[in-house]
Amino acid sequence: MTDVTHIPAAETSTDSDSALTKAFDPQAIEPGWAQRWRSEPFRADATSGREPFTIVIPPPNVTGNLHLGHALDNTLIDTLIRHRRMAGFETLYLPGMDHAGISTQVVVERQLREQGVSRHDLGREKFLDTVWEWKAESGGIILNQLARLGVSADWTRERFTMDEGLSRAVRHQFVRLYHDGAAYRGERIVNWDVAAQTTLSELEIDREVRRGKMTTLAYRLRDPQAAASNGEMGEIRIATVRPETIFADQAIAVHPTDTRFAHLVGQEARIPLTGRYVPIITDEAVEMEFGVGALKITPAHDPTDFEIGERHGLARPSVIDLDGNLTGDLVPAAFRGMERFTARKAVVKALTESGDLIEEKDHDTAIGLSERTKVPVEPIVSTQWFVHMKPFAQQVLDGLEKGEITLTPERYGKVNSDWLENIRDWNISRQLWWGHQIPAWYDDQGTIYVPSPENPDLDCDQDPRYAHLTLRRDPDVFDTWFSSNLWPFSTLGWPDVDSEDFRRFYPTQVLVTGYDILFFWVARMQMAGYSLTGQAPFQTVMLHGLYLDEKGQKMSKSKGNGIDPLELFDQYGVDACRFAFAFLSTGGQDIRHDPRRFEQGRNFANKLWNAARFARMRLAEATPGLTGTDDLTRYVRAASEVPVGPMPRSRDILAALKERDDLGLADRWIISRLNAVTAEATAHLNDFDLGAAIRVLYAFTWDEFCDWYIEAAKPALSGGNLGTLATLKAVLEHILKLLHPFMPFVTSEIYAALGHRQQLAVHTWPVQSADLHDAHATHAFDALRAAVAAARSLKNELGISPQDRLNVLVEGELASIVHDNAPVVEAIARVTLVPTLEGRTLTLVEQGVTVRVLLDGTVDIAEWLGKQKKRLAEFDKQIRQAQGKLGSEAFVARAPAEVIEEERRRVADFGAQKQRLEGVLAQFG
RNA sequence: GGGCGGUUAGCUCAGCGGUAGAGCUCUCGCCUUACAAGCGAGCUGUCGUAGGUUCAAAUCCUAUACCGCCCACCA
Repeated sequence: MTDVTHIPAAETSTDSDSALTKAFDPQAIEPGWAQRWRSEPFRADATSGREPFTIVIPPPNVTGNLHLGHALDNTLIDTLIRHRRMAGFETLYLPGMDHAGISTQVVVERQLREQGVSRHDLGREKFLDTVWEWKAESGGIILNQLARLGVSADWTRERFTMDEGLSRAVRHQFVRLYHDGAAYRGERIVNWDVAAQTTLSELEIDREVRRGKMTTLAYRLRDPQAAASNGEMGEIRIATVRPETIFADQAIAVHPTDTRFAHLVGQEARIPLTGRYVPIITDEAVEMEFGVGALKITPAHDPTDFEIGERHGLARPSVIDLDGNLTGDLVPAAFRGMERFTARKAVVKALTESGDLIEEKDHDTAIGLSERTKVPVEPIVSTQWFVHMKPFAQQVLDGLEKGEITLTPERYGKVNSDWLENIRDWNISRQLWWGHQIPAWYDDQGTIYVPSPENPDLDCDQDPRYAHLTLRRDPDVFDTWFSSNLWPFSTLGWPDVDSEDFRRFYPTQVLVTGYDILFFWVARMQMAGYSLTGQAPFQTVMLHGLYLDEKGQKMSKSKGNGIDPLELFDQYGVDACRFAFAFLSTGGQDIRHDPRRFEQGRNFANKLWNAARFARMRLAEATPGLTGTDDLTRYVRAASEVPVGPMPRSRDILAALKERDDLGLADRWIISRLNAVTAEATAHLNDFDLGAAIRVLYAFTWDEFCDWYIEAAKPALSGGNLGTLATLKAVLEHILKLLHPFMPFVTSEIYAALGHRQQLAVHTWPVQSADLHDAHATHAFDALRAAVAAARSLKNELGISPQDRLNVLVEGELASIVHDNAPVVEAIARVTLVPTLEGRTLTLVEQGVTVRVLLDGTVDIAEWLGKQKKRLAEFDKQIRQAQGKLGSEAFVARAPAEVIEEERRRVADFGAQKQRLEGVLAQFG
């Protein structure tokens, strides 16, 4: 099953007969592999019969450059995909891009402006041609940058939200929503981006608290006999932060139970600076405690006022135009045409002069900014297309309830459902040109025509049924997210539900993205998925945190604190970066940039590279006359007694090795450890915990394989032990497989350099096997390690140069193991094991072994003695603690048996060590 | 106003019910023939604070402080 025949074989990027360079140079090997994975992509085979595993890319903006968020997304996706591919799934990593309505239009308009041209000069059609030209030339850089990351995407399935199929999907969606009554056109208060000249959805607005002024104004009553409760005769006071909008006021509102104003309700008051009177009304929405307890109602310029206005049947005249200037007959001539913020100051000045301004004080107010243009959003009343989301949200909520979609980390499940529960209608029309033009037509009477469900692809102005009418198409386009919410299935062929890809690869398995677009994208895909395809679009949502700068701040263009992943690639190599991303992504926590993690990754790649270099040298030495890679492979297969066949599995190789009689303790130990680590890493990968997986693999590879196994294997290798040589190679290759999803470049390169023709990416993921567990080897090698560490420590204590030999006596319960492996211990500790030592000794007591060296005159015994006495006290403490627990009836009665057993073992272990240490100290009286 | 996350070694972070860990930093010694992007030996923590649950708490619960984030129609 790993013989993935649909992946074309190609020459590896390295001539495997050439020596590996001493230091790993990522730049030398990465471009070759990246190029190969781009030009010979990992094509998903819809007919393979293997279980599918699909992840669609969060489509980056076509205008975009790779930033750390993308790098993180795609590293995690590719790691999962590479693992699942090796594990035998039919994997599909579907790449593509989003047309990104506003962003793209803004980019192209800016370029045109440099040439002194506006989009209106060109007209819609020509402008769109220009955008497509721009896309052909400059768009999609990001996909090449992504390829550099080494992603194993299926580039033959690349999609774009405005390509033909996806555009068709968008149209079908709209037609269906319209005829189901979910999509409707209505006059509502919407968010207007004055700079971009388009409406925005709630989500496209960032709230920012800004220091502003709250002004208290006096509105004169028509009936001068009436009085406000505060004693002011003939007026009612209101508070506002937008005095420039008073000209559009339609009422003054107080709370129905507010006794202070009860006698004024029903009266009329005059808007300052005008001669216009508005009624005083009551509404539940008024907060009695806030401000002065009364507010002006301006339905056209405030969402709350709009709702109050609807309840009371108020008119909603506007005094602000689409450019944000004061306009209309209601505005006194002096302010007409003024920009809204300039007008605010002018109005305040006029109110002060007229004596209607009672008070002006500082007030923090949350204002809405367009997330694109950063300009304060203007609420305006406008006729737009909306989608009634509630029923769709309910479908998702039911699905979440049933566990059809799992979020990881789990806590986002609640965030997800809370948002869905409070969902509001979605304004889907945008006053842009770049995007999917809304397939709705209007006749002269304003009647709406939308293509029929039977034939959604037929434009209404081409529909014979309407031939007698003059139809005009809606000029607006859809919100970009109205197409990206279809992404998991529009990319797979929907609305053709019979298409092979859709049937085979939908629903997808995992969605990987940052939690910051949970509402924008994830929740909307859920709703679209359930409503249009009848099922959840993905099983698992894996959310990662935000990538922050070194100070822990969000990266943003305005702050200029962005970090360019491409520079990180140059500086550390892509593998190192991927290592860092995986290492840093734990539990959906935000990630603070830390160059040290990238250095760690670079060092690790180098470490692996050099371990491989060592193995390769030893393999070459052991097989004189070996020239070609085939010879090498054949040799090692023979050495490990595995029948030559297509791609032997790691487990089989290790199992065969284990049967050999020429393995040493270290060989048996590393095989057992490798087996355990394989199980751990695999479990973490299956749980989507990539951080945990890479940590386990890093620690094992560096600390156990490189620092202990390779060192311990050296004597046997020098002695020509073929079992050890085969173990070295098998374990290394096994490690390469485990690390491949995380660091595909260096592992592929090494694997090729070891003589393999078939690239590593298509090999089988190693599985753990109970047969490979060797408790005895683990126990024994631990004793050996303790002895070596103690011997080294003593040499250090004596100030003996590491190269110089030293006579060492090993005693203790496990001393025989050390003696049985004397050559190994002597080699890696650089000591000579002796049966006896005459005279006083410097000694270290460890678990299972006591290590002694002869004391010479140069050592400060007092210091050493002090340390040993501390240790003795520590042993005592440990023994006392353990005995204390064992002496407690509650503990013995309630703790699990293995915990009790562990405490017994501790008493015995520390007891033995204490006894040995006391013996040692006895020689000093 | 509601919700969520964080607080663990000098720094950045894992661990999240059974003897406190990593990388970097720091100290000492090493160019030991895979690797100085390295090797060996060390030093470093009342796991924010206060209660509670438990045989056992960094880990669970309840408060609380401080940082950060998200949501929200107090003009």
